Amino acid sequence: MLSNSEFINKLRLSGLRPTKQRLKICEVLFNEDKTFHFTVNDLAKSISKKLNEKISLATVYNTVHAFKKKGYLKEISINSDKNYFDTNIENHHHFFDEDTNELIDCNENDIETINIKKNITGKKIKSVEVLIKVASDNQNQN
Amino acid sequence: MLSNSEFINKLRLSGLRPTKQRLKICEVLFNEDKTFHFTVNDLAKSISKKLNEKISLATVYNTVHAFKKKGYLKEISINSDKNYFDTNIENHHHFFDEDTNELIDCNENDIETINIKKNITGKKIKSVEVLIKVASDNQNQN
DNA sequence: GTGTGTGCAAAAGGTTTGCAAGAAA
DNA sequence: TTTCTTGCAAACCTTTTGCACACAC
Repeated sequence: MLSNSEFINKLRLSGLRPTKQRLKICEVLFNEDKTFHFTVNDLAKSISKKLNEKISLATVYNTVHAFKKKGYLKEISINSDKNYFDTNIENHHHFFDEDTNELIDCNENDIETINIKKNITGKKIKSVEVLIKVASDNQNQN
Repeated sequence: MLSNSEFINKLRLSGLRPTKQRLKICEVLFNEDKTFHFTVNDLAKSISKKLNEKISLATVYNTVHAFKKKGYLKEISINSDKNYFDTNIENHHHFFDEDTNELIDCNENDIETINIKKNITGKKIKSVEVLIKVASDNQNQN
């Protein structure tokens, strides 16, 4: 459980002004026991539900992008129209359950080191992300 | 170079009526030497350019989704607002160049077999996709 | 005070939908 | 003639933008 003043420091240190809205968002994002995935819309709803307070969608977008830029959030890609963010910023991978559309974390240790033999001239590898799609056995593929 | 009648057969076999529009789309998608990536919008433009003929965007969407369902196309996930499709339906991975937004194929052989130690009860692994993000060396991460 | 951040509404994509007309079976 | 497909426009959703006002420093 982090206190407000810790969030204030963190924001200041990264050059973000600790506004009321940003602190609320910190509270919702970074005061959970477990890391989690969300869309910006989810987050906005979650704020108005948990804190009984409304923050403009545009501000939530701004903040989420600012936090991502500072490395406090990760963006996740799945085959979907929706854009997910992850409060888990450790290197890790994902299972995607096609039956339920659920995204499940997968520790780096659950996957053997990935050895990439090819590389792109003049380019450096920034990240390696694995997405493992699963579905129940009897599911047909169509 | 596939002939029209081959496309007609293929479509019929999968239960899709071989309409004029679908055949045009087949021509653009499956008559190239190399496989490639595209967005639905790209494809629509490409059709009107190459074949000098316009197919309604809604129809292109319909067709692309139908082809994907039948396994003739793959959908690719990258951290982006755009939805890419791939005419390469083999198991393979991707490099994503963050400088140019270019998506580059990576053969399965370029990556050592990925061994997943964890699994989800009652679920079967349908696919394992690796996305390797690259950027030029001197690129700053923000 | 100055500059940054917020909120609203409008705009901008990309994608889907409903429905009438057209084509394939 | 029955069913599937197409095309158009409208609807939808998510995300971005412009701008006036408010807040942090």
